Amino acid sequence: MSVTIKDVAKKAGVSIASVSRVINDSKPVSPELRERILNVIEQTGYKPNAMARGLKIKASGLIGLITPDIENGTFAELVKGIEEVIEENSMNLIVSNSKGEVEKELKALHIFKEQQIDGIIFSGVKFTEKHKKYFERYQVPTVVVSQKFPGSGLPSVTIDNIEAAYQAVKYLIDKNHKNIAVIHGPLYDRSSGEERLIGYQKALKEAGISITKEYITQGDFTIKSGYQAMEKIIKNSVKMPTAVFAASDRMAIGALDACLDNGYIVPEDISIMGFDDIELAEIVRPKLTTMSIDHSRLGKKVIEILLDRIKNNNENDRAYELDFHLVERGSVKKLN
Amino acid sequence: MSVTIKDVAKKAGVSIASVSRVINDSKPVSPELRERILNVIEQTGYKPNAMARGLKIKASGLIGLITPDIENGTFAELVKGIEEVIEENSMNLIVSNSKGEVEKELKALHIFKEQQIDGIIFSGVKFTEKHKKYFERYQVPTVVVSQKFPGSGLPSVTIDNIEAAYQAVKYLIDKNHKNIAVIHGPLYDRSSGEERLIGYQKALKEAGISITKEYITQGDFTIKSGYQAMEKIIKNSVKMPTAVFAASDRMAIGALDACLDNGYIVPEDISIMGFDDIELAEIVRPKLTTMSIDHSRLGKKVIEILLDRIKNNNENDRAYELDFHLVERGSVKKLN
DNA sequence: TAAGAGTGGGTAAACCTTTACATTTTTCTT
DNA sequence: AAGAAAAATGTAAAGGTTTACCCACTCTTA
Repeated sequence: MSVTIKDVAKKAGVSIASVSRVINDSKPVSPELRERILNVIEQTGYKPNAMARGLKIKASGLIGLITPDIENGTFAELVKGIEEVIEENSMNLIVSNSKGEVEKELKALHIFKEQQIDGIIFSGVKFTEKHKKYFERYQVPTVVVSQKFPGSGLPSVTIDNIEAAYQAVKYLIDKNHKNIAVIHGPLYDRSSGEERLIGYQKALKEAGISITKEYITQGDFTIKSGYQAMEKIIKNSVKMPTAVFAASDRMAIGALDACLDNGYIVPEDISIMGFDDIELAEIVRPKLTTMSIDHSRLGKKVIEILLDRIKNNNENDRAYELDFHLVERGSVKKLN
Repeated sequence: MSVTIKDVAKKAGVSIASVSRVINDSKPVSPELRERILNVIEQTGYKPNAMARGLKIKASGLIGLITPDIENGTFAELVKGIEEVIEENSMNLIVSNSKGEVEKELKALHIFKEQQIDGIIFSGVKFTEKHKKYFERYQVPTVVVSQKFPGSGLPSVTIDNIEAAYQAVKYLIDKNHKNIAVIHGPLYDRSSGEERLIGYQKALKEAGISITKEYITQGDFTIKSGYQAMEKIIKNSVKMPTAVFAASDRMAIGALDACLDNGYIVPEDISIMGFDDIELAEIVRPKLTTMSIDHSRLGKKVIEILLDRIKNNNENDRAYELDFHLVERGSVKKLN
């Protein structure tokens, strides 16, 4: 059996209140008592029971994170940023991998509620009626990351996806590319997938380049899907594009792979532009030119906003946007 | 304020005991009552408070995972395997990233204790006296993964690192390589890092190849460390090795990178052999020949043993070993 | 038809804390 | 040195569950 506050109190010859006080530094306790108690704690290895504590103070010290893809390379960075802050506040992170399935997401959310999670960091692909109902009903402090869900009333931290994609494609255009394909993500309303496609279209339109249907393909942010999309482009294009903009580095890498496998040399035959700047971007050859996002900073910002909401009850539905920048490596070539 | 079991009971005109019974299916309840209660639950959105429940039944439904490196590519796979099983048992996973720092590990362990974690999956780099004391004192069900800690009394699931490394290097020798360098991991007693180095030495010895000191370098399993180690090999070797065995794919990829940057072509000038078979292994060019470990299965096995221990109180300090196999891709060339 | 078995449902204690409030001890005033 | 104010400590209730135990029925069975 675990040792409880009662055991400590008895052994130290004090009341449980005093023990609680020295544990939490919640009220002054005389030096002698404090020392006596501390000794007993040390000696017995007593650890306060977080469930009992949580039950009483109505806080669990748990933060829940829902992510659609634990292995997408941006996740580790995101968590890093979150963890740093969370740790300073001696809280804990619960991770749930939804794989983009709404049902899994919802299930995780409900378990979170049961576990009395203090706050939620939500990274989903779409926002359904069920989500809406959940957040309205339970009012758990939540902040959305990577994605905005306008109308959800939830604060978010993202980057300006339209602008970032626009700049990426504009960069290709400035390098004299005119036949630019795109591998975009899932197109839910106002999702990052959709927004990045909009940025692509905007850049083309501004440059007076007409849209070529076969140049537009869809993936789901994974390497594999990038590979398949690229193969589709190669197969279906009447005229091979000279550049392709992938809405994620992983898809870009998949596309790169497909090009290589099909005998196209990058960037000589075709230029590839990524998005995210994951660690891998520097490892593949050629190294990936990409739109760089600091996911660790994203995580940090997210958790800061969340904690502000939890601790200071700061209601807030702002959409925070972090900046981004293009990093030139070797996968894009200037045409003349 | 959240709705409690009391509210539900009152609204349904029954006792809280009955509500508890239908929630947990712990005792038969008449169909009429059951339906009435279910309705109220549905209608009010009642969720049982896991802390109160946990306090009473002395179980939190939480599993804690400690990993030294959340972004090492094997982690995501491991978690995948764990999650699947954990979910079926409607438990939850708490993740803590120790970065290989013992202090962080211990801190996480203590927080786990406070949170009344039901079980621990532990992936550390070394096992100190403090670890020992912790596990002896608190007796939290724990299983070690990727690594054995003999003498800890903890069950583990790993692969036979010595044998796997031996086979990897033997493979190189069979390809007529004689000058084989190694990039090994941190050398704590009986760590996977050490064992893989032992396997390397064993293979050389068996083939009657003498050890070349400059060929032996150390990394910490990261890409960067692999890069640096390879640079050291290149700089210090009187005679360039014809092959290098890296004790992790990430280090292998770093080494590959270094070779490329220094004008060596892989595998023409130098062969590289990895270990782990992470997703990346198929992405880099040349694709990595490596010793493949199914980390997802590793995770599954680990959690199964842990749950068996938790639920059936099955004491157990066995060292489980999963198998592995070599996968040939393009980074190793046969010499003649 | 009366006693016993079986079933559905309720009451209240227990799990381990925190904290408002009550009580005791110490310190300060005059 | 007495009395008041301040500080330290203790007592007990509350937080939301689960469950042992008890009670009141309904069915059997002889």
